[in-house]
Order: sequence, then C-alpha cells, then structure tokens
Amino acid sequence: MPAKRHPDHAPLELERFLPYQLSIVSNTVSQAIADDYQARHDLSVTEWRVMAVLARFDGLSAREVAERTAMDKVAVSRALARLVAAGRVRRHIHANDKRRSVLGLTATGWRIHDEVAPMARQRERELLARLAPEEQAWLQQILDKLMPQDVVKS
Amino acid sequence: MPAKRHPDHAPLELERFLPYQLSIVSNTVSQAIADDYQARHDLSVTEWRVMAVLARFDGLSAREVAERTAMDKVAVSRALARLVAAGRVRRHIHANDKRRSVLGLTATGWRIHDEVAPMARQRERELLARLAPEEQAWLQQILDKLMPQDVVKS
DNA sequence: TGCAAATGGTTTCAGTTGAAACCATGATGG
DNA sequence: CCATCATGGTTTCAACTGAAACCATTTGCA
Repeated sequence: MPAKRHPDHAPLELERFLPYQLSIVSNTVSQAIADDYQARHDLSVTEWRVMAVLARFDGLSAREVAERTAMDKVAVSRALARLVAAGRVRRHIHANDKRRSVLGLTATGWRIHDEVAPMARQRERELLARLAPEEQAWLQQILDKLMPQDVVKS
Repeated sequence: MPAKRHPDHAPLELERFLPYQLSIVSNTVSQAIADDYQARHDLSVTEWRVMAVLARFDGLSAREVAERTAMDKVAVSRALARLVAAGRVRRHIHANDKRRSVLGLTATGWRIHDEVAPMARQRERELLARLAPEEQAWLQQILDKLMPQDVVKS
C-alpha cells in the first residue's frame, strides 16, 4: 500500500536525507561492534573509547581524555569511575596540581585492550570490504572534510 | 605534551577509526539541525522523524512508522503520544483491525512540517557545500552501499 | 599577600532510553 | 468453535544521559 504523496507540501524523503542516512549507518556500525565487546567484557562504548585513548596516550588527565574522545566530562568521569573500580585504569594525582588526575591502563586494562582492539579493527575491515578501494579512499577524504574542526585539534 | 606510544600493543587510533569518525560526524550534524527545530517547536529528533514519514505516507500504522524511521516501537509509541497530545498527529483505529492505528498529520502538524522541512534541507545543503560535487556523488553512492539492507526494504 | 575568577573533576536531578513484561485483538489449526 | 500463537501497541523498570550545581585547588592580579 504505497500511500498518497503530498507534492504541495514537499515532504522530506528521509531515506535520501544525508543526516538521516549518516545516523543510520553510524548507529548500525557502532552497535554491531559494541555488542561484541559489551557481552564479552562488560564494557560500554564510552568506556572503550576512554581505554583506547589511554592506550595511545599514557598519563592524560580526565579533561584531556574528554577532549580526545569528543565526550563530555561527565561521561568521562563516570566511565573512569567504573574503569578504576574494575581495575582496568589506574588513577593517581598529579604531583604539581592536586586537581588533575594522571591516568593510564593497568595490566588488566591492557589485556582487555589487546583483545578488543584487533576485534574492532576486524569489524572495520569487514565494513570497508563492502566498498571498492576507490570508494574507501573517497570516504576517508570526505569524512576528514566533514569532521568538525574543534575535534581534530592536535 | 605528545605522550608515549606503545607500539607493541598496537593501540587503536580513534581519530582514524571509521566507526568513530562516522559517529562524530553524524552526531554533530544531527544535533546542529535538531537544535534549530527543538528550540523553535519543542520537537525531538524522533518526533520530527515520525512527522516526516507521516508527511510522505499518510495513514501508516505505528509499526510501519517504526520500520520506515528505523526506530524501535517503544520510541515511536512515545513520540506519537506526545505528537497526538500536542495536536500535531491524528490517530484513529483501523476499521478492520482494532489493534492498528491509522496515523496522519493534522493541519497543525502540516504547518510545523512545512516550516521545519525547508530548514532541514537548507542545513543539508550547507553541509554538502563543504564537499566538491564529485565528493557529494561519491558520498551518496557509499552511504547507499553501507546502509543496512533491512532498513531499505520497499 | 589575599581574594575573585578559572579550572579539574564529581554529584545531583530530571529527562530519555531500550528490553522485557504486559494487554488487547486477530489469525490459525485441530 | 476455541486454544494457541502471532501481532500492534503501551507500560514498567533500570540504566544512561547532560545540564547545572557543587567542591577543591590553582591562577591572576590589585
């Protein structure tokens, strides 16, 4: 049952509307990956992002983690609380500034990271496999252009 | 302060990780548009999507709306409750099946739709303006390929 | 110095979310 | 027929979320 059109009202074709398409694709992809490690390690997306950034940049403060993950500081604070409680992240206080924390993965944290990271990369490869190499290159270039500048910095 | 790398652990470079990039771009874009009509019309993203699909397909049931918006039925149910209460959507019961509802925009609903839709399209144009025409075409083709098939049907 | 503003981080509060349970109606098959 | 299963839709519950308020510490500057 195809239903009536209302040409005079120029309704939006959702499935051709870029922001909508982006949101569907993005959510599907992220959820598929998250399902995997969520079940296996009781790890939320935000927690995983925090771990991923601490794996690359040891000794960051919570604020710096928030910057690098494009998450707000409340979310980071909560993710860190859970990660520290689970023994996956170590936190101590900065020597010269008692407000800052100095964060890093524990041995346990590294073990989990080393299991999740290859799996995430594998999922990314599967996703990209649906595109021709040419398309993969374009996608990369396009996303770089669309990325909001305040996330990129340094 | 650039921070140590840990090459032996092959940490994920979040900012080059496709699912992450997609999620940042998608959220930024959707939020920018939503901010606009949220403030002006007290309309959430889910509500707007429901209205957009009802503008194109009059008389759908809630389940069909859920299918076409790729939202789950709980979200649709709640969005509809708000929209009906606000007099933006009319709902009556299907003649031959008392479980189904038959949905459509009211005059008020149309008025809002006709204000929001052009604005959303304008924002989309602004976004696309950051890309070369060639890139726009590639993006469209790529998103079509990445779109999960169960969303596309019919 | 010392006091106001800024900064790092946590907590509170109220709103949103999805999974599962639920209710009503409709279809199916013995 | 009528028991059972499927379907459309809503409600409940617990977890998650972000904005604003908050606390502690540091910085800036009169």
